[in-house]
Amino acid sequence: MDVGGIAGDRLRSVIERIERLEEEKKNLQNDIKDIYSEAKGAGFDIKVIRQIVRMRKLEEHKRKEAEEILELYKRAIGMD
Amino acid sequence: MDVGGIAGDRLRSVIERIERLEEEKKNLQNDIKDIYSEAKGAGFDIKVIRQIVRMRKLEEHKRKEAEEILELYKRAIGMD
Amino acid sequence: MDVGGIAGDRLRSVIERIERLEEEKKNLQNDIKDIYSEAKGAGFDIKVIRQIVRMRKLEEHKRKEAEEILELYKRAIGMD
Amino acid sequence: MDVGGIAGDRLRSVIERIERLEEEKKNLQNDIKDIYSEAKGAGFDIKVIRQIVRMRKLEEHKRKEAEEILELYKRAIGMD
DNA sequence: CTGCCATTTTACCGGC
DNA sequence: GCCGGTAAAATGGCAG
Repeated sequence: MDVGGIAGDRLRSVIERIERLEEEKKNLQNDIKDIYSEAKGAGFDIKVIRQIVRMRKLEEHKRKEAEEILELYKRAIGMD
Repeated sequence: MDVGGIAGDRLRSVIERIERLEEEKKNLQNDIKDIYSEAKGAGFDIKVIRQIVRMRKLEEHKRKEAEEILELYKRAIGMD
Repeated sequence: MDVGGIAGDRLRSVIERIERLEEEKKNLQNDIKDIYSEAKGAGFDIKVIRQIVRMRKLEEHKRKEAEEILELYKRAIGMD
Repeated sequence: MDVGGIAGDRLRSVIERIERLEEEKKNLQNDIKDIYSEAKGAGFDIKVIRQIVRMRKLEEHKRKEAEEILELYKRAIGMD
């Protein structure tokens, strides 16, 4: 079906696929929340854990950037 | 091992599980982004699609709220 | 006065205006809290009232979203 | 009117008063947002301003606590 | 590059 | 007096 130049079926498919993925995402979020709760129950300070996770993400990011620059340089001098 | 009263192994486990789930989440986010791009390539207006997705979520949410209120009322008048 | 390229007077004005508004906001928050307390005192279930308020807000929100989508569609088919 | 032991009119009044105040609150929020935008337009770093506002709030809080303790002590030794 | 939108983090409030 | 959940603030990311 095609109303006003809009491919309705395809649009519906797009929306449903998005919703499907968003639901999976939500489930993961809940899983994460559960882990934090569990950690809290075990006496850990959630706020600190969050901070650690953030920091590690940042360092991961920095590491990747450094590697990319290295690659760039290597290519520049024909080392690849 | 236990340093300064902190159960290091357990903490590490917590952090790694969180990071694992967050990565999965990120992948899903990318998948969603891809669908939007694909839709855009097919001539759809992304803004409209986002709006539709948001609205459908809202409807779902509203439905759930309504159910909750009903439950609250039922409990209030001893119907549970 | 201008210290280190910063227009101190203007900055102070900005901050004070924000603080003024935030205080008014806080007062309103307290007023709202008072109404809830009063309602509770009159035998109402605060939880239910909150839920109703939330749901009415949701409805309002949904209505607005629907209007926006309509606008988007109209623009999409050149009706604006 | 009174349905199921619920004083409908009073409930409605409660809800409407709450909604009225929440709308005022929302307006204030928007006003604050506008000031931040204006400040940004004038070249200020919003993030820094937020930090300053937060810090001042904290200090205000600390000042009040100190005063309260002082009052407490004064009362304890019969200075009030 | 600027504004907007999603996500995330922080703060609060009622309940136990 | 904490805890759990809910709302607000803030930060980050993305499209235009």
